[in-house]
Amino acid sequence: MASSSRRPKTRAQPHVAPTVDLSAVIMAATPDEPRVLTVRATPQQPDGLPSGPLQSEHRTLEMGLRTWVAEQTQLTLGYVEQLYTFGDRDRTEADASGAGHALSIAYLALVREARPAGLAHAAWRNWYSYLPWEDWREGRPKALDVIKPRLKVWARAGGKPLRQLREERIELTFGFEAEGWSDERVLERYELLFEAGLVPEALRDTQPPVPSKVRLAPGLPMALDHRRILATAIGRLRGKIKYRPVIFELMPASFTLLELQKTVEALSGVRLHKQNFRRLVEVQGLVEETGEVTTETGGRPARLVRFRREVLIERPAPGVRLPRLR
Amino acid sequence: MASSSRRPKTRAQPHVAPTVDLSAVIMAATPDEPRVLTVRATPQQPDGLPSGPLQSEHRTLEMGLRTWVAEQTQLTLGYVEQLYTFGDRDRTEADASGAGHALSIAYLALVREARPAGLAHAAWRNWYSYLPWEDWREGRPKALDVIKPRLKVWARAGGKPLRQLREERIELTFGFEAEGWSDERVLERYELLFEAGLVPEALRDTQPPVPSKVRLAPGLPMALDHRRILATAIGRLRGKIKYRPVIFELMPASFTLLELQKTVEALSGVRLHKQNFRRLVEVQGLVEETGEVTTETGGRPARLVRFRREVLIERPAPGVRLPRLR
DNA sequence: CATATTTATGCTCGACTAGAGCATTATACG
DNA sequence: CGTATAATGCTCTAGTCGAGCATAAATATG
Repeated sequence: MASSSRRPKTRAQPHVAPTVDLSAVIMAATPDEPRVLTVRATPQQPDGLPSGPLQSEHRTLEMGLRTWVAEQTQLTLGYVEQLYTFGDRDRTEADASGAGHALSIAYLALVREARPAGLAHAAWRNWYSYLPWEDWREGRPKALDVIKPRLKVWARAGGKPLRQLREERIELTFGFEAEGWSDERVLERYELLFEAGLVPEALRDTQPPVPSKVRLAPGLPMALDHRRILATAIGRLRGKIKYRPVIFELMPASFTLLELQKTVEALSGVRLHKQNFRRLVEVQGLVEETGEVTTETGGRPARLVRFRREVLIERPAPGVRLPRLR
Repeated sequence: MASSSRRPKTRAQPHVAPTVDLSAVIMAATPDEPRVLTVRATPQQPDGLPSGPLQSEHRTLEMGLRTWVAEQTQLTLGYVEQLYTFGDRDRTEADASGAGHALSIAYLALVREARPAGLAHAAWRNWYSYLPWEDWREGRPKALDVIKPRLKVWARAGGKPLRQLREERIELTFGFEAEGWSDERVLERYELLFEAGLVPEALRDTQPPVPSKVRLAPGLPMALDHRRILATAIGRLRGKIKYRPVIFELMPASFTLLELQKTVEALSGVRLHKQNFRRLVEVQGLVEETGEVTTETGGRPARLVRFRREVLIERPAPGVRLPRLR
């Protein structure tokens, strides 16, 4: 934006140029595991997301991202969508000094190949190693047994009005009592834990340094604010699979209905009713027969199906709906 | 992002610092008109959105935005949400030169006061003066009579495969044939018109300069890529009112159910079934009685209601659902 | 003042959707 | 051949959604 007269003042004020990074949450999935591609500088450092500075030879932001990812991970991205721009001046240790802003424009990318990312410093990780409370496939995650009492303590720490606000927010995001679990509120949950000081990222710059590890929520930390970005991406993807057939960006060319269901379950973190899931997929016309079957599944052979690209034109909002959890 | 070892190369490459602007789509609404706050440098220039450069004294992006808006429009923003970051190097005339990137981080803000924005250079405008094809409240907008044949011509201009792709995309976004109108695809429609060369913004830098005005779609242009940003904001808001009670950010403290309905219609651009709308609002518990009635509506006096803030805690996804249009 | 007009509001009916579970079929394996 | 494991077909029920009829309570009008 190079215009002028609309802003009479401050044009000439001290203005440290911000640095702009492009970062990518690259996701893949098997029927069992939702994965994210992480990179690590040294074995001691926490995992991070592939990222790199925006450069003037990048024609578009998205192309800059693709360039960086190709260089760092040898991956050619398919589906890419912008997530959010993070840029609070105090978002990292280094920037609290008051230098310029460090912006990070985060993208969500979906890929099919889940091969072990040949490079030594890059690896596919299960989402839930970073956010273990998000996986309800085996029932209520145990991480919540730790989180719940600590959130209660945090809520009680304030005065009455603050306390009630906090309790309502806890109920709204984690649904411990009546509410029930809402699979999409991933970011809200992470931010609540952050504010409550239950993730190490929140304590990095505090004085005195890091209290005992016992007080933290389970789950691996990530570099900078990358765990927040990951939470943003998971929430977005969980929402999106319900009204757009993005799930197929993660599936192989042909698959069984159970594989599709398991993959959806892995992403959304909840279990689904098998027959109803099939009915939904069939009536929506999301898939078509390949004519082949596979016996590798155990019991009765399963038909192999493929995604029907035509639904993109036929239906305004095809996607895989999910049930509520209580 | 100030990390290091994850990106071995290109750290020292030519790297013109990008400029970062914060821009705001500030919306208000009456039961009849959805409005956006625009600013104009000179009477000759097209309308633009309030915006200003990110500065190092801004602690967070959102606070920077609020500061700029307060300065340019005297408004104190309430609800604010980040929309998208625009930043293709060729997004404006000035930047095509290959200087640095001009990023624009766009925000959506909702305000109640729709007073005439005291300042001479700022004004509230009806959304649909910029995007007239988005208003279906009085039936199919006439703008489409112009747009449809021109899009057909554009589709036919390519070879067979390209042509089919274009026709499918037209159908998907505008739903001329079977599909029907989808109120949320505002951005997709604008971008299609842009690609088809039907909006003047698309022709600004072309050689030879601007062909006859007769070839364009109706609707006022805006500065830079601001009409694209507006389209993004409208699409986002139309989606959001369906699952979050953001509509109340635009309503006065108390209102009648018909006023609420009319406002939703103004935003979504479609007409709703009165009795069903009321049923929905009632069963969702979105409002409560104030005890007062108003006779200003014409016929039988209407109850005045107010928003019930409690629903934010009670219901996971309250919002105003809309019907399909065929 | 009676009547038309306008808006608010209550209620019902039918089509469709979603959640749950029973029943049957087709393989592999011992 | 019986059993385990999936895949698949089908039904029942409650709830939601779209549409429209009917009634109530004001104002406008002749």
